[in-house]
Amino acid sequence: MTNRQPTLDEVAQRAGVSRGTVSRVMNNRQHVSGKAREAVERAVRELGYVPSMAARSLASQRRGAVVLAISSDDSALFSNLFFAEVITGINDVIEETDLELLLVLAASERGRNRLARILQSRGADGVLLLALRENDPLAKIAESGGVPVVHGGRPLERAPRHYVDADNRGGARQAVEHLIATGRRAIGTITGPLDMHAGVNRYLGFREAVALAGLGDERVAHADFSQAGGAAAMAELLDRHPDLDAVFVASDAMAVGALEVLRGRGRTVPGDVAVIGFNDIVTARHTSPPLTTIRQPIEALGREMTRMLVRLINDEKPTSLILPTELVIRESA
Amino acid sequence: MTNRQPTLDEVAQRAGVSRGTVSRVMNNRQHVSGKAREAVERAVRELGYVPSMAARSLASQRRGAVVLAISSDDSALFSNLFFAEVITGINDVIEETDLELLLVLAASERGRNRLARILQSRGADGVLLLALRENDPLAKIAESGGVPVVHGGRPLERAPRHYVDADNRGGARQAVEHLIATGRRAIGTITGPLDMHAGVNRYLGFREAVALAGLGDERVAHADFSQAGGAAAMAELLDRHPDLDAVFVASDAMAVGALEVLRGRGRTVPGDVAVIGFNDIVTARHTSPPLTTIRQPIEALGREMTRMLVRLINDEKPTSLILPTELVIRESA
DNA sequence: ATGAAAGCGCTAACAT
DNA sequence: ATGTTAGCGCTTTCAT
Repeated sequence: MTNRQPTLDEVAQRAGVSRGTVSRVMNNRQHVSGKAREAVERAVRELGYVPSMAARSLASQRRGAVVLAISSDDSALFSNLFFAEVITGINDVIEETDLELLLVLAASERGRNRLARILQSRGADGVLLLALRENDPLAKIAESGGVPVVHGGRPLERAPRHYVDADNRGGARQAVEHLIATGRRAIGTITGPLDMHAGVNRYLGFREAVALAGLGDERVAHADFSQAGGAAAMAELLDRHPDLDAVFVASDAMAVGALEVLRGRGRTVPGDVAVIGFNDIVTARHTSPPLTTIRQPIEALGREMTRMLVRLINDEKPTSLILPTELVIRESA
Repeated sequence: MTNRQPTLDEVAQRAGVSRGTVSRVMNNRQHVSGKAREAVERAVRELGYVPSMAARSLASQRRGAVVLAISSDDSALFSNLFFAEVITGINDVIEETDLELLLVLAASERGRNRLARILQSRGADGVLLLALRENDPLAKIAESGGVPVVHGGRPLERAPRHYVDADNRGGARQAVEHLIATGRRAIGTITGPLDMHAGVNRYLGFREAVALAGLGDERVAHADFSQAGGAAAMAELLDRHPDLDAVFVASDAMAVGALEVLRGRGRTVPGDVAVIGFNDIVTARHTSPPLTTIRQPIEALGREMTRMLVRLINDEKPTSLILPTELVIRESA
């Protein structure tokens, strides 16, 4: 059980070659003859040799690991399937590359310090950051680690150097175009917070689409992505624009609130008012009626973030990415 | 930026002591005089010294990390807030102990091999396993790593050596007792699969509670924890026992299906039939009526699993744990 | 209580 | 193409 693992030297001896050669084989280097390579591979197999990560990273000065840092109390991120999906995507790429994935929940001061320490101790070759809010201190900490950083989603102000994001604007446009295509004309929107990138861009997408169709863009209420906020905004919208026949709601959570208000006011959905959300949270399937919404390519987001990070670690120069969204038609629009 | 980190030797020099002493201080060892300790601590602070994990693990033969391995395609685990909560609990303890957390999705053959390699290369000091299904190959792989393993939840057959589980049986009993306390007498149950530990034990809890109250336990239908299964079982139950005035459903997903059938058959909830679920998934808040259910202490589960693992790593002999559940009263019962 | 010295198992630079 | 030689930065005996 606790049989000491064989070392590289033992493999070298068994294969009848030098340690240098074994090392070269283990790292797929060139300058190794076919027979030498074979001999080593056999020895490795026979001995069940697995290189020691610790020794390897000490000697090579790289860790063979990346860290995924999360400001976790952000429940929008953590709930739903978001996290599961993004992790799945990340894992796909991690598996291909033989890196390890370190998970750090860095919501608290303490967690942030941990991240800082890990980076300072060269505990990781790169950092993956998810859906940071405005001025999240994590960004600076990650940046100061001296290793590449890739953001999933982007803060409003300055776009990070390397990010992957969903096409919020395009998704919003897509949603409104669907509304238009199904005959709606008095289209309103409930926006998210306009100090968030997603909030702003979904609003811009709405405006773009109505403008393109020659419709008015005056039916607007602002909220905060929450269900309660969505309900309040829906009430406001209905009061100010009784003619409303469709509403693009910038998050599913808000849409749930909107649906409640609509029902309370005796408006049928989608009969009187069509409703379309954004995110495709699980709940969207279970509202009544089931919510038509815009789905983000979350697994792809994880995958592309990680690919980008791997490229950066290998000193390539990848470019930031925006991933397309998808319209999921259910019954509310 | 890429200023080389100071080494232990530099700290020693600056503090005017030997490397041995610095090492002892860094690891909170005794046999260090007050002044020596202080001098070292000052030097550490001034130099911003952070020990190299790689060197440390190479020299000490331990990794300073534990791995959380997941058979991820199990969506029951990954959806809801389960994952978020259990991770939060794990992270709490990890933070206290200065371990690192490695995440390995080991659903595929490839993922499993990765786990095996990590363990063989002494890449982790312990393994956390979550909610494995029957005969999951992960159990053996983890076991063969030569490091301690802690299970969250337990397989039906042989209980693992070290596990933390929720009190499925007690939770079920609690649910049924609530039904009884609110005046129900013709109580049925929709069980989960009886080849799963949770399935069996929730059923046992039901039987215990009705027996204790002198009620019959004949109103039973079996399903598979899924929404569709729950719907079918509800229909069956209603057909066979029209007198039913309450039902304990062994999972919220099934309860959602049951609620639909009840509505379809014109039975009001909780008027005609009270319904109580198990798990407290997010959706439970949004069914109509909102679902009364049994909540598992998921964050505590993560916390206790990790505590147990840490103890095992330190060669202590912790005992397995069963954590109490909580009744969440909403409107369906 | 502290210092000195010998590795931990690998990679990388330099020879050959 | 392969062998040789230093380390990588720490922990850990063993002395003292």
